[in-house]
Amino acid sequence: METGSIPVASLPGGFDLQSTVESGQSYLWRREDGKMYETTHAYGESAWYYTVVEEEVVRARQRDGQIEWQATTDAEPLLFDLLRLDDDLDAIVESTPDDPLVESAYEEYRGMRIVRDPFFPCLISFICSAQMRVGRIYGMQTALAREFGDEIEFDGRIYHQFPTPEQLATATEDDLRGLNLGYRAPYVRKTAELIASGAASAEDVRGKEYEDARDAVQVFVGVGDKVADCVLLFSLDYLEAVPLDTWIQSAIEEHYPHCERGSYAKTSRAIREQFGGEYAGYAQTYVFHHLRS
DNA sequence: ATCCAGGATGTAT
DNA sequence: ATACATCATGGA
Repeated sequence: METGSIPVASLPGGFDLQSTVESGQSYLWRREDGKMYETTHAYGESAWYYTVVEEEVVRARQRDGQIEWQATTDAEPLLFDLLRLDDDLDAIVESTPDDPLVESAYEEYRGMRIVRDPFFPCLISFICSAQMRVGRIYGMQTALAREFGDEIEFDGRIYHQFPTPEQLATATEDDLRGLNLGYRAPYVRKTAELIASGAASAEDVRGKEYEDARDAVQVFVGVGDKVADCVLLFSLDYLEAVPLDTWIQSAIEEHYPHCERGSYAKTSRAIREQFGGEYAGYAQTYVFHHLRS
């Protein structure tokens, strides 16, 4: 086993592992002790988390201004990638127009970063997120990995990879309903098939201008405007994407009523501008976490 | 029991 | 383009 540490306290804007992986952006990280959402912030600060990516288990915890990690290979470049440790968080916060809500959210969770999830798992988890509570979305992804993903052994324990598109495409709708995916079951199956067959891929999206990209993600089944924005923001580097979920909608009603324009596309443009444009998704994610906590 | 959760789809207008 | 019913599941 390889180990290492990353001095994150000195990064611009700092870093907060717990907020980053437990704020409902990524459903691909778990706490090693299984106590997600059950303990205080103070305890979660030094808890071990893990994710399974690129056929590898990566563990990480935050202690004394460092990210300590354990993996089978050098995981530092991977962690920089997954946790966006290269983002200049100070500059991003600076670029956001001051308003009381955004400011208090940034203050409370400063150090939280947007994640860069692998595309397919991100896509599937947000297809599953429709009309679901955050806590249950984690459970659905855990069940998918347990039932359809390959096993990996690490440090004497068995972990499960997220299933490949091919593996999920072989699942029947009834299989998936059996995991309590409900009406999302056919969406997940059809989307997995689209990718497994080569009919569509992330490469059809990358490089497109933001709103074109948002349309492009919607070729996948079970993906509308909101889920498309989540995938753009949490996987495909579109930091201007602002997912308009129920929490942000109510924030618009209460705090930014002038941004309500009657349609997703128009309201999206208005709130994106309200949140400073280029990094509006950062403000959105802080506000979401702030309101939900 | 009724309502709601990080909404999307199919159909009718 | 927009309006509406429908879709599973479980926790409050």
